[in-house]
Amino acid sequence: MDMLFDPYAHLPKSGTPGRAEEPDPEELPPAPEEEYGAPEDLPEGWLPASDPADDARREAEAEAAHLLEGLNQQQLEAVTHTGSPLLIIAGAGSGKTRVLSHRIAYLIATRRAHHGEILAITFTNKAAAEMRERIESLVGERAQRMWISTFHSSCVRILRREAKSVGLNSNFSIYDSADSLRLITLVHKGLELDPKKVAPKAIQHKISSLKNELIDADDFAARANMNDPFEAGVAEVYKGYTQRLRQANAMDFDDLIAETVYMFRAFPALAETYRRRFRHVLVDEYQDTNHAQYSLVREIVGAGEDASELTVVGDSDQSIYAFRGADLRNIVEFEKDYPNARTIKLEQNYRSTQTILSAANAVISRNPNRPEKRLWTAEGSGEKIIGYAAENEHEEARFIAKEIDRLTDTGEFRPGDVAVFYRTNAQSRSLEEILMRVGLPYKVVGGTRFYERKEIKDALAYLRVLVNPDDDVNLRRVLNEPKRGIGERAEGTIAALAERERTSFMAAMRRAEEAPGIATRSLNSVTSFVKLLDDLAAVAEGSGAAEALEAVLEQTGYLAGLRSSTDPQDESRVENLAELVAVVREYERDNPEGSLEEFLEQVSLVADADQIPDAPDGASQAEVDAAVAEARRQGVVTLMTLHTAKGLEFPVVFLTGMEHGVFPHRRSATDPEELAEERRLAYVGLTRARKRLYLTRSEVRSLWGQSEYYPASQFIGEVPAELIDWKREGSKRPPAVGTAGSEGNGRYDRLGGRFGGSSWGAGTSRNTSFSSISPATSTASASTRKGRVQPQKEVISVAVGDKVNHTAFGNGTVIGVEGAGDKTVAKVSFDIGEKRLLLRYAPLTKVS
DNA sequence: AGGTTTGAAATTTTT
DNA sequence: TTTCAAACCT
Repeated sequence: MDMLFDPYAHLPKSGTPGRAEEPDPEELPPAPEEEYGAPEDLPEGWLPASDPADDARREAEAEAAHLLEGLNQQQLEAVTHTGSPLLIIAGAGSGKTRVLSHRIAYLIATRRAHHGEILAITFTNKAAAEMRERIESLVGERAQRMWISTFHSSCVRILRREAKSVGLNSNFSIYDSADSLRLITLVHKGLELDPKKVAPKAIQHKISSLKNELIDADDFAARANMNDPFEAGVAEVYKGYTQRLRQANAMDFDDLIAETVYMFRAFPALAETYRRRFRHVLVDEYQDTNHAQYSLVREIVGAGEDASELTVVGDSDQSIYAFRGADLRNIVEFEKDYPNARTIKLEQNYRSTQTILSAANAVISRNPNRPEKRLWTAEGSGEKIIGYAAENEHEEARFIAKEIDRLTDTGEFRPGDVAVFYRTNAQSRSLEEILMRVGLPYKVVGGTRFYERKEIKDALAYLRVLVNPDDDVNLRRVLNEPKRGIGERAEGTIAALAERERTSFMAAMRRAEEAPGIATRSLNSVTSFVKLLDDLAAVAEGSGAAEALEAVLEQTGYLAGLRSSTDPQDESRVENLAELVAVVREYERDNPEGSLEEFLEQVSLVADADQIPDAPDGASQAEVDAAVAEARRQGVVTLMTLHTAKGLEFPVVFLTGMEHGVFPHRRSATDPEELAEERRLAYVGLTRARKRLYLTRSEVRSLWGQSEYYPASQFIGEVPAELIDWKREGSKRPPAVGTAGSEGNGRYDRLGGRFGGSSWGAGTSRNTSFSSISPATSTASASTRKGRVQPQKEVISVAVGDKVNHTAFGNGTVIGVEGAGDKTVAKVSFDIGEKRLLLRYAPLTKVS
């Protein structure tokens, strides 16, 4: 077993370390007073019988009974079941979250579990937060102290906690997939592999799947087919990558799970400790678990007499993440894995009309090897589904806009009740163009995320290096950012030195003069860079996270570089960095004891909109949620991909681009497994609708500058014809199966394409999500926006003609002022030329 | 070292 | 069409 940090190297090969074998009860994870609350907090019912205790018991029973009110028969059974593993098959809209949170509350209310004995695992931070909120409304503030978290944060918590006893370094960095790709590319280059045959991206994907399968680098090297250049390449890169991660004291997302499993397997006593701690384990979205996560659950729950009680909830029909390792077998074979398991199906739907459910049932029933399940509702059949086959994507969008108008004119629906789904992000464009033209307020959810922006990643990279100087990836990321004269060549000589001396890159930089072939000029740059980092580290040591960040931005010249740039994108970069500073300040305000390390951990694990004041560009699950809530409040139409729609619901839903080759996607159309997943995606889309459902397609669509004919999606044909009312049928009856380009002449000249365009090209850069709200709402949101982003320094007021001093550009004269408040931009003439400066951020002082 | 041009590739997404 | 990185030029 090749563990990342080889934490057991110092131990004798046989046996487990004493620490883990005989865990000090005082150190049982987690510390009792922290998690269980002080003894006097215990409910009175714990005390031996006495009059008040009887009262308390009666009260508890009443409370428990209260938790069962309003549940249907299956829900009731799912909440109260006890004594064996439980699988809850929860169809779309069947009240899954309700059942899960009531089950947990019921466990506590009936005294079968103390709140500290429960571990609830979800996939997203959003789901965890939602669950915690629901439980809090049922059991009160105790919910705040419970372990309700994602797989990843549970694992980080465990790893950091056990780090010492297991020989790990507890300040490890967490690499996101961009970081990991960087490192893989680095290793890849060092190995001189043909990038045509073995692309770093493909390798990354493969390594990720391997880790999800708990196959480490050595395992894979032993089993890989070395005659296959790809497999051989992967095997080599995997080894190098693992080594480099260890050197950098870093873990990628997949490691967090896998290493926890390895740790539990290496130290059964440790697993035992957690098993005794968590008597009840509940896992949400079980159909999305991969093998590593499955194994983790097995380790924590255990088997036999002392096994914890396991509850898993899921719906195999809503599994749409096989492409990132989800293994349907985990849920399908649950009863095999846990022979005495009980299975409860929740089939009553509380969301949609029967028409919508019948359509969804009909489509999903085409999937082979599917456990039978049929959603039904006690409500009526509702309106028919409306179908529309447009000539091209612009006509499709126009139809949608017209329908939204019609629905909202009658007052029956508001724009905020409407959602438009599509298969790929690229499809949002034509929709946006039309919505903008007709003046319907809308909001796009998804796209580039705040924490994936270059400038944000750069700033965070600096901070990570200050915390963990061995973090080679982040160090090399900012090595020459902004340009400081350490180019590829110099980097190479230092990397070689580090390699030779088996030290970190940072250590090698400190003795750069020993690097063979390094240019004097580069050496000077390196020396001053090291000095810079040392100075910054001193700042970080002695002050809070926000101060450290500001020091980084100023002293590295990063901000100065952006400010002096002529690229209009750099202007919004400065603003994004200002947002980041605001995020850190908010973090400090909410966590007065929080360190820079803790902030960084939160950021890498929780790309959470709650942290981002008015996320300019939301997209993580939490951001999605925030964006959706905002959209509803503002009453704007929501646009998103089918994937992000999972877990949400809307009164009116448009499923667009129902074309073969688009949806199902052409890359998934041939493989039966992938087609089945596309069909589940369709099922997810259909079941988001509460009252009205539209299926639209376009006969001709231009993608990547070329127009092509697309036949109808087979999924349309799978909906019983009598459920659909076609407002416009295609030139042909939609065939059940077809091939893109199989009829018509295939190519058309570009049609239309001269809509809008204006708002896209120049200026606004690519704040695709939030800021692509149509003008009307974006103004509104700009006004709601302020108040959260507080300028730190007071925004100095300047007027044309004022003399000012800038730390980097020296003295200058104000020659223009634009904007207002914290968006004020001053045009200043310096010796070196004219600059536009954001007053809120520029290091400007007035000179009299 | 660093800027510019050219060419190939381009689901879906969380942590 | 857009994006991104490698090759190319100064």
